Amino acid sequence: MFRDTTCGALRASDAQKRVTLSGWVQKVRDKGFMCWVDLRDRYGITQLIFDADRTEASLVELAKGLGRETVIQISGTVILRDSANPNLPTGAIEVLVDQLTVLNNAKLPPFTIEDQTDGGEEIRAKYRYLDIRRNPVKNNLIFRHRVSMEVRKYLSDQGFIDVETPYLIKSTPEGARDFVVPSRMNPGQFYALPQSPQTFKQLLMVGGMDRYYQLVKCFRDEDLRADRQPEFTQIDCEMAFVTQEDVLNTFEGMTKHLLQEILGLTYTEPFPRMTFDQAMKTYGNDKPDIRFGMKFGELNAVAQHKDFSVFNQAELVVGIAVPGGNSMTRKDIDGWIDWVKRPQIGASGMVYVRCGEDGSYKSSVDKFYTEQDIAAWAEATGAQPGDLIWVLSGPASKTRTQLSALRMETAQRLGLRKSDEFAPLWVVDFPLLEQDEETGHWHAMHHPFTSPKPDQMHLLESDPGAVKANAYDLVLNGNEIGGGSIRIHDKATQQRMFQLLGFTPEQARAQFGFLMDAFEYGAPPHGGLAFGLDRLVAILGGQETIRDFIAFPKNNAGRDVMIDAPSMLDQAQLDELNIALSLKS
RNA sequence: GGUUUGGUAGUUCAGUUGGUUAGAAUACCUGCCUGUCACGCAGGGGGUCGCGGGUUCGAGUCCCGUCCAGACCGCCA
Repeated sequence: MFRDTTCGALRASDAQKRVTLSGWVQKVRDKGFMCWVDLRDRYGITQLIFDADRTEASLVELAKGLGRETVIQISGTVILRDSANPNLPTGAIEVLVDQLTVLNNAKLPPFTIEDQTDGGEEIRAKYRYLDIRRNPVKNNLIFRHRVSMEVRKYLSDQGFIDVETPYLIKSTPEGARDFVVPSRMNPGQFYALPQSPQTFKQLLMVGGMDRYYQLVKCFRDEDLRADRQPEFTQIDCEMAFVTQEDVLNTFEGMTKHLLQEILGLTYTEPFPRMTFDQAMKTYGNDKPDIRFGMKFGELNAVAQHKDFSVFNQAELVVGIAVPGGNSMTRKDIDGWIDWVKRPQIGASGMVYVRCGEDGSYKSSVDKFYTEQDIAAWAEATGAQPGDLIWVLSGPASKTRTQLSALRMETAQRLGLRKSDEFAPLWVVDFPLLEQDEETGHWHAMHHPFTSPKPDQMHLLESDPGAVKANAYDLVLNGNEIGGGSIRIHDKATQQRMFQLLGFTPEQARAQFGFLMDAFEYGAPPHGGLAFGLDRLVAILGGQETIRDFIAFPKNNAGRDVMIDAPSMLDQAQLDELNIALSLKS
């Protein structure tokens, strides 16, 4: 028997018990006359004591020589400490050891395995299995487990059935790039890994499963970000015989359940809702963070038709009020102006207005505007005395995007994005289609299976850009944590959709014939939603980086630096797969 | 594909205008220490300054190239 209790379990009430523990040596504190060893496992730390008076001399020597991360097993007696440590759950006791076995030696780890480690990102990624021993990473994985379990519990209680869908499927041209897998038995042919189980979950609805869910890996071969991995986990759900309202209510319920069970936060009010158009107009963003205000104020009516030609020529003049921003120095303001002029943001300049505590206004464009003019800007942006107003101008869509980035960065630096505050928001009525600026081609904003609003079907061919979809996103603190739609469930509409997206009937048939066939055999109206589990867990955990909640994540270039993947195949493997490489270098 | 920041001891970093033998903290090793728990004290070992080339009397420092890593833009139905 390796152990009869864990390193996090023992309390003062266990005094005088005989115990056996196994774990890792966290630290040895050799005080000469006695020596303490912190023994660590997943459950906590227990202090072991080796005492010149009470412990066999050879055992004391053995303990003093233990290196960090050595795996040991000990037996001994639980005793009360002379000086307790209130910072440790097991701080009232220690174990007076009489048997010690080294189960496995350990090399010196490349970084210290402590909550405040000395190791940087890179070295910790390479030795991820050591990083996982640290509390911050370990606790994140346990936190993720709790969220997963609550999701399964809620959905199962609501009648959702967990069905597994295949990972080796067919590549399709829509959406992100596919990861592909060569087929040995079918030379020259490739499977694709699913970007989502979209068509399968719809076929499960045709199959009469009624309510389906799956915590499923999805794969997209696109560049990474702090909140984006090439393989990620979705909480994938689909329901038959539902309206958009039914879907929203079901998953609002799930989100409230998670906030309650995981964070102890009770939300009784319905989540606020906003249309896509409202979100873009008010926040310049389809996933606004509504933990703070700073709403857009459109200033065309009050800022144009004066002598300032930059504004007069702009399609949109728009501003936001920065709470307390008037305390910024000129140097601070110049720093912000440089910030929006960086290529990543791309503004050509920025106008500012200082709102004095006495109700006065001082702007960078004072020679073009009177104080009364400026007062109207303050009115439009909701600026209060002591605030600062930022104003950007230019093409409408681009300018909104820029001001949105500025809004988020400003709020971040002002500490308005509090990690312990949670502001959910439904964004609804997304446009069905988006137009590619260069090619002029239409592509699906959500995916090609999304249903147009029934009353707008007649606009599909004449004014495709105006058609709204029964599509919705759940936004939490400025992050899209879930998205879905009511799907098309009849063949004719699906065919029209493919035609709109530029598919020939033959292409549509070859790519999605199975789905349109299925629609001819009694497909129920259906819809669903998918949450990004990694992102959801990170946000509930109050953090930005999803990597910290994935046991073995990929780095910025899509590499696993621990196992060193991806890697070359040897020639025999390539031959077997009928693959010839043509590398440029 | 682009913008940007970085790469110096096991690790995290400093290193001034190009100028003596490249430093600090921490980790590690040795010794001491009668209640430690970020223990303390004394001593010690530890460096291809990412790699290649160039400028120079002289390069960690300047220039060019390259590799690696982070953040961001494009991209992500």
